Amino acid sequence: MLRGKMARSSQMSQFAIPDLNPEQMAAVSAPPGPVLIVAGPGSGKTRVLTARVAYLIANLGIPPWQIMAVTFTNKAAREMKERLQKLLGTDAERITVGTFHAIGAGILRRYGEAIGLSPHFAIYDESDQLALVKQAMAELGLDEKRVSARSILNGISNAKAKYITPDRLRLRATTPWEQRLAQVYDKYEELLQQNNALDFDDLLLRCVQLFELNPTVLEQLQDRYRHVLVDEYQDTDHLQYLFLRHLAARHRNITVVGDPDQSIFRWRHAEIRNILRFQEDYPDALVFKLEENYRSTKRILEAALAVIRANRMRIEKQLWTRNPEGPPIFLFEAADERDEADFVSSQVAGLLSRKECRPGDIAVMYRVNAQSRALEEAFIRYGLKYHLVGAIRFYERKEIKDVIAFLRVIDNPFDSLSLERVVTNSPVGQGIGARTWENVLHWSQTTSTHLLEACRQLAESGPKGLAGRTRQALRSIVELFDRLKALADSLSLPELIDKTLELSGYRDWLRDGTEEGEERWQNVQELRTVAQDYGGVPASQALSLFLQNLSLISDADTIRESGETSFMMTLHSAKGLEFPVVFIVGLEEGLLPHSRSMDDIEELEEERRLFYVGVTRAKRLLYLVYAARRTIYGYTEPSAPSRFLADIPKNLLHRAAFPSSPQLAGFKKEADDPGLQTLTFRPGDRVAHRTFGEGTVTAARLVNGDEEVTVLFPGRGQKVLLARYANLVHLDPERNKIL
DNA sequence: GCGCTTTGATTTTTT
DNA sequence: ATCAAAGCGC
Repeated sequence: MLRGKMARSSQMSQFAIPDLNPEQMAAVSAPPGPVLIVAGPGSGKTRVLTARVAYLIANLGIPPWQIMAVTFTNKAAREMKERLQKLLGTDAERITVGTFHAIGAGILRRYGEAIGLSPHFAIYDESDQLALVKQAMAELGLDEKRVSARSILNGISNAKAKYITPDRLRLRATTPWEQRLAQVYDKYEELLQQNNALDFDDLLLRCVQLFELNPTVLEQLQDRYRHVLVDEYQDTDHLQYLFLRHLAARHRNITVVGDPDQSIFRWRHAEIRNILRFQEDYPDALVFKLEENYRSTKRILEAALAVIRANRMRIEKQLWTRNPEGPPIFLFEAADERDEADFVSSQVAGLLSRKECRPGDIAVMYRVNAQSRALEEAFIRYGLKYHLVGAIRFYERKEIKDVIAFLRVIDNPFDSLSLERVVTNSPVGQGIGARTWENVLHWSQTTSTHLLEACRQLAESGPKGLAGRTRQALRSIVELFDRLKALADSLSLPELIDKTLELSGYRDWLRDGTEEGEERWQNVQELRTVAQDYGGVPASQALSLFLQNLSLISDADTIRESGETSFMMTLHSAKGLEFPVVFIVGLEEGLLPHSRSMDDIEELEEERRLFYVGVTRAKRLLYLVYAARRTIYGYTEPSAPSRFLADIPKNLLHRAAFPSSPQLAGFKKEADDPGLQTLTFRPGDRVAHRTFGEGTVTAARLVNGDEEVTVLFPGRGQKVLLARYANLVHLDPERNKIL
C-alpha cells in the first residue's frame, strides 16, 4: 500500500501538467469513471484530452496499454500521439491511439476468426461497395434503370448504421421497395463474404457483433482497455456508440469530449443525441464545460454565439474570451460569384501587400466544392497562391487504386472486385472484354472457386469455342499472379511493388510519355514510399497490414504548412482548424442553408452549426460575403442573403466596400516598408502573364505601395492586376529602360 | 473491344 | 456548366 503510494507520488512529479485553466484542470484530473467534457470552439479540448491521458498514466499509475484514445481522423490520431510522446516519452507508444475504424480493423484482425473472418480481409470503400451492389442487383435480376444502385446502397448504409441485419430488415420491411432492399442487402453481404471483404461500416458493426456473440472476447477487451477516451463525441454514429458502450460497460471509465454545436455530420449518420444523452447513459457522469475561448476576438465570438443561440438541440454554454475586441466583421455584398471572388482576392492581395499576415494565415470557406472554381480563377488572376484542401484524395486516384488492386489480389485471391479492376483497367487485361469476363464470373459461380482459379481453369480446359488469344490472355493473368504470389515470400513490400509494376507492364503503360503519365507515376512512387515502412519483413507478411492501413488513410490532403499558400476549403473540412483570417463566401439562401436542407428543421440546425463552425475558425479577421445573383448549373438567378446573417448584431458588422480595402483598425501595422514608390509599367507596354498570355498595358497606378496594372489581353479582355503578385513579365525590356 | 455520343445528376465526405 | 456513366455504332 505504502509502496504503491510512493510509486504514485514519484510518478506524479514526472508529469508536469501544462498550463491549464481551472476548468481544464478539473476535467483533466477528474477521477476515473464516466466523464463528459463539453468543449466550446478554441477551448483547448484536444489539449485537455491529451493531458488527461497523461494524467491517468503519470499520476494515477495506470499502465499505458490499458488506455484507448479514439479519434475520427488519422490526423487527429497522429497529433494526439505526437503530443503524448512529448508528455510521456516512450510510455506513449503503448497507448492505443487511433481512429474508430483503425481500432475496429485491428480488433477484427486479431479476434475476427471467432465470427468467421480471415485476417486477410480487404476493406472496401464506397466505390467498391457500389460495384458490389450492382453485382448483387444483377445476380438478383434487378434492373438498374428501375432502382438505382446508388439508392440501394444508401438504404444498405442506413440499415448498417442502425445495426440492422438483412434478416431484421426483411422482417420489418413493409413496402415492396423495402423488401427489395432487404433482398439486395442480403446478397450484398453474401458477396462481401465471398470476397473476404468488409466495408467501412463493417469495421465497427462486426466488432459489435463480435462483442455480442463472444462474451469472453468482449471481457478480454474490456479488461485490456480499462480507460476509453473519445474525441469529437458529437459526431459518433449509432455503431460507434454501441462499440463504445460495450467496451466501457465493465469498467465504465469513459471520457468523451465534444461540442454539440459543432456536430456537422448528421448526413453521415452522426447522432447528436449521443452527446446530448450521455448523462442519461451514465447518470453518475461528471460534466465539465470548457468555456474560455483562446482563439477568437470578442467580436467574432459574439457573432458566433448570436448565430448558434437560435438552435434548440444544444447544451448551453457561457463562452467568453480574454482576447481583444478586434476589428469589425466585414460584410460584403458582391454582384455575382465572379465579383465575390474578385473581392476576396483583392482583400487577400491587400492584406499581403500591407504585410498584415502571411498567405498561410488566410482561409476561404464555402458550402459546396463547386464554389471553388470562381475563387481559384480569381486567385490565379491576382497571382495569389492557394491550396485546395481535401479536394483530391490520394487514395482515390485512379493509379493508386490500380496498384492497390494488384496488391489486394496477391494478398486475397477471393477479392473479385480488385481482380476485375486489374483486368479492366490495366494492360494485364488486354484481350479480355466484357464477354470473356462474364464467362469467368459464371465459371467461378458454378464451380464456386475464386476468380483467379476460374481464369486458370478456363485457360486450361475451357470450352473449345474459346479463342486461342483469349485463352492466352487468361493464362498470362494467372501466371502473373502466381509469380507475384511466390515472390511475396522472398521480397520486401517495396520490392514486390516494383516487381508488380514491372511484370504487369503497368509501369510502361502508365508512363506513356505525357506529363500526366509522369505525374501519375510520381503518385505511384509515393505509394511505394509509404510501403517502405513495412520493408523489414517479407511482403507476404506485411501485405495485409499495409493494405488495411492504406484503406483507412485518406489524408494525403494533409495541409502543407509552408505558410506560403492560402487555403480554400468547404466548411466541413474546416472543422478542427483555425486561421487568423477567414472568408466565408456564398452566404445565401439556397447555399447556406443549402436548398436541400431547408425543409427539415434538424437539417436547418445543422446548416446553422456549419456556419457556426466557419465563424469560429477565425482568430482575428472575419469576412462574410454573399452575392446578389449566382450562376448554378448554368442558370443565373437572383439570390437572397442567408437568414443566418440576420442573427448577427449589426454593431458587430461593417459593410465593406469594393475595391478599396477596409480600414483594419487595430490590426494595421506601421509599415516599415513604404512599398513601391515608382511605376514600373506604363500604358503601351507589352507584357506576358502566366495564364492570360501576352497583353498590352492600358493603365498603371500606385495603390498601397503596390502597383496596380490594367492590361488588355487579346481575346480575354481587360484585367486589373497587382504587379507584386501577377508576375508580369516585360516583353520588350528596351522600352522599359527608358523609364 | 473500343471510342464517341447521349443522358442525367449536381451538398457536405472524418473512415 | 460540367462531369461521369451508360448507350450505341463501328
